[in-house]
Amino acid sequence: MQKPSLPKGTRDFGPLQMARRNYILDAIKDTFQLFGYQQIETPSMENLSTLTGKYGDEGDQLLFKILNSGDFLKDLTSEDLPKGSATNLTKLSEKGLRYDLTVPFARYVAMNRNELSFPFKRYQIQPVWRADRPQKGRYREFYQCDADVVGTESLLCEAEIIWMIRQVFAKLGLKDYAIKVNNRKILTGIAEAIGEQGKEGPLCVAIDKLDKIGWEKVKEELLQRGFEEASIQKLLPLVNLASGVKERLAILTQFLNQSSIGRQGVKELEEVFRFLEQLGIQLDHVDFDPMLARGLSYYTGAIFEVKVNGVSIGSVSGGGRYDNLTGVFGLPGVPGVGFSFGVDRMYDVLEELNLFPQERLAGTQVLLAHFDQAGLEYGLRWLTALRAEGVRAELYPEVSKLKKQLEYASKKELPFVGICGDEEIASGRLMVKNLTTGVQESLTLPEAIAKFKNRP
RNA sequence: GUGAUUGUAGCUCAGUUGGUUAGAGCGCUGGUUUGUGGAUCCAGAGGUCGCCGGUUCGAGCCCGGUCUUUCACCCCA
Repeated sequence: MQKPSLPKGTRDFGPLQMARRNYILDAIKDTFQLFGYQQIETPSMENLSTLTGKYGDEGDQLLFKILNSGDFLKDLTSEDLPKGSATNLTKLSEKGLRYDLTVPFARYVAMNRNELSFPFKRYQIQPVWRADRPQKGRYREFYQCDADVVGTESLLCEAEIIWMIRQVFAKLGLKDYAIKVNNRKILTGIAEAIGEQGKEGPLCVAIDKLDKIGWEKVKEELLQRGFEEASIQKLLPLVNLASGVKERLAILTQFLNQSSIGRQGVKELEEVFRFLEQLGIQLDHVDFDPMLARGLSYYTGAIFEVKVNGVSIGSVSGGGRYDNLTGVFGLPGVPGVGFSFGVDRMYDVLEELNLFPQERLAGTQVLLAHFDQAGLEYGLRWLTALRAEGVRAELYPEVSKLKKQLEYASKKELPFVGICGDEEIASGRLMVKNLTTGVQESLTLPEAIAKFKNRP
């Protein structure tokens, strides 16, 4: 006998969890489709050459690699062994589990360039795997819900992303959240404006901790990272920013007046907000955060990140614009913008905020109970009749005490039990018991159907 | 990858300075004259104390390793 267990960082989803996950996924899917995105799927595993080198050194380490089939050591010589795993990896493993949905999508676009018509809008909801250390809101297997549009530089896409996020959150009843928005060009501009050109990477890593550790500590870290005292002082106007999107844009326009790329970033953001205004989208929940930085390696324009306030979970959604999605796969000049919802984290958030609807699971509406073989056979006729009408019905599959059958229905929180006994066989009716009220009545087939259809 | 932390019945947890047959609540199974569930009562089943090794006359308890849980850092959804 073996004690069952799960690999680190993975989970089972029971019926209740699946119902709740589907509740979230449906809200996301409906929105994606409403906005004209088409669903695709890609394989769980990709060639390792597709995956490596796309996520930086740390990302490569987090890739789950798949050992070659057959004798995976056959290409290894005794001289290879001391060289370590990094050098020998290509001989042992040619495939890996997907790490995100963006790179497989890029591969897909490059491979199907001739069949796709651009701009191409796709969504994709699939699990991804990371060999990370699990902790709160972090799993080794989790789902991403990506929506990307490639082949256009229109900033309408950015505006629509904000719109979609607002729509999904509204559907899920999430009210206290912030969509943080920034533009990579603004970050570049800020680094330029303080005289530390090209160092926006370390700048953001440090500034990002402002809320957590305070300005003094951030200053220390910036000094450590080789920033000039004078440059750091120039940042001060950005530390205690006025709130309000328009106010901040005005400040940044001022701050970046020496940086053409920075001004470009501000201009792009302004256009996104103009679109939103024309679309009649409110700007509450939208925060312009000039220090927001994410995945600097490939974002080139807009950057998004969504956080729900008052919960202990990290960001639940994020994304941005990239100039050249498919360049590494031999298809240059395909710009795009996309974002992703983290369902697993949204689940944790909704659970923490108690926002899941209390509705009964969409399970069986009526259980047909009986006392003996004759009742069971009578139940078979009702089963076909009810199911033909679209009533979710089940027949207790073996002869047993009524008590047991009622307990079964009770535990599954079914609304009705239909009892098939001798009296019912004689009258051709069904004794329908409402399990919530305990009331029961003898009904004909049309009466019963009407009753069951009344309930979800 | 670094540093902590957790593991005892299906679940939530007790278990004294190392000392006989490891406990509770909930849940589960069965019963209370067989056509009626949730409540009460009665009875019962269920544990190689995560796993491997060590110390000891003796280990759930001490030591080492390993796996797992949770958390912080890094990074990220």
